[in-house]
Amino acid sequence: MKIARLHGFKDICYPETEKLRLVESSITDVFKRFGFSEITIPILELSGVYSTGLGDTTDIVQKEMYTFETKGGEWVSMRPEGTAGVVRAFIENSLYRKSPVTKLYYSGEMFRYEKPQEGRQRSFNQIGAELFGSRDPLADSDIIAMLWLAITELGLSDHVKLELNSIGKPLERERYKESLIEFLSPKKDSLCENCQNRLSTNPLRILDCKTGACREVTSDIPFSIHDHLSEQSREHLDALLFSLREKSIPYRLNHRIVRGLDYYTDTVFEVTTDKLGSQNAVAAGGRYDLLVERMGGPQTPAVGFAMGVERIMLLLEKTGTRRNSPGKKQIVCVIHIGENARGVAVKIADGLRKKGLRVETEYENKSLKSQMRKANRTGATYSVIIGEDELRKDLFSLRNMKTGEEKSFPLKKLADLEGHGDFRKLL
RNA sequence: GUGGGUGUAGCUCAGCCCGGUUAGAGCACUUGGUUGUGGCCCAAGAGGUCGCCGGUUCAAAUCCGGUCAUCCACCCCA
Repeated sequence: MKIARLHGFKDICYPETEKLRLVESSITDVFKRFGFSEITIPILELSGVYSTGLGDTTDIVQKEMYTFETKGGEWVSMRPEGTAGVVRAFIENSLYRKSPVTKLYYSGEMFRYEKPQEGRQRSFNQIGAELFGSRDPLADSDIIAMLWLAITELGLSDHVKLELNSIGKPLERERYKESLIEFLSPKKDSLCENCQNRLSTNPLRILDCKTGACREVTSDIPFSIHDHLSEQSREHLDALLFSLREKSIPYRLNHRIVRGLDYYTDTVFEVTTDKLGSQNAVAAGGRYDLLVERMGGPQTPAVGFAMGVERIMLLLEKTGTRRNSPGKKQIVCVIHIGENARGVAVKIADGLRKKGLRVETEYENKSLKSQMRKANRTGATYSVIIGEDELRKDLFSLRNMKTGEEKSFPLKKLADLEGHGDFRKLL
């Protein structure tokens, strides 16, 4: 039996883990400023959480979930997205009783059984935010502003665009679907094979089709979803757009946007890029006023979104956007020459670490030259050198790796050091 | 689920079409280049079941079949 990682799964090793954490904290830092607090929820839920949450006709539920039966005979699924679980937790912990508005964010791994390709793995990280308890357009506006600020602080605002739309309430959408079918059916033959099927399964998606032929047909449609919106939905959209303009958020209204999940009502939006091949969405979300009730909670309006962490990292890489890493931590190398010095070096390293410094040492009895090379490679700013000479006189040599200056000091001086700044005073 | 590409050293790849000496390069790694000093340079060294299985052949990294993995596109989505 071969021991290997599952198809579509990834290990993340050192420099990337650092970047991942940096991206995460950059994003969640913005969320906190908007008053969102973290919630963690299980990776595994009863399958019903997702089938009633996302809608059991959606692709995600129908063919992309990792679903299996437990020993106890329950059907469970690994989470394919965050919202349904958060809503379940929101209801189950009666968070709606604690304050009229609840603002939550989450971050973690999601699982979907899809064929992997660029920007799409079977397990991937999402950071998302959900705002419960307000149906005011200003809530939509706030959450979009938060998403946009997170994107901006990542340095990506020039590489993505924000598109939004209103898809109204289910009834309005049904009527729109009907008109679409009515309009498109006579022209069925000019649609691509896929869209001919969609005509009966999911006509809204035809608007999203990228093939030229379909685009041509759909561009002739003399009406849009907006013509089918209720007055209430239209006012909601107008107020949202007004607020976004007030905040100078560069949105584009795109009536072709439809989302793959059933739970959206009125506002939907996507942050997309043209730099990641066909996996072009880096973040997406919308309003879902009916979901909480559908999952057994009290009537509660809500808006939220999720960001794809790996896609954001890919985009950062492709666009050469550097996140300014928060001041590289200073490194000290403790170098030893000779068998006797080794033990002393280890003790010194230990002492310095207790003072909060990052310290590297060599375990083996290696040459000074090789230890210096290593110090250089690890990017040490200072080296502490303990050799036979130093040992004899109770000294240590301190070398500034940048300037090459080197001086000796009494060993007990190390005990008085308070952090890295004190090295700088010495040399 | 459907189509196409690619699997050779830790990494990036050359060699394959036109089978034939010990399978290569760059980067990285180790050790040296006078006694205890890094970055540059130089030298040496280590490191490979040529994805796997089978076939053709005197001979296969190279040709053929299968298989697995991976990437890309469709689809779907973050």
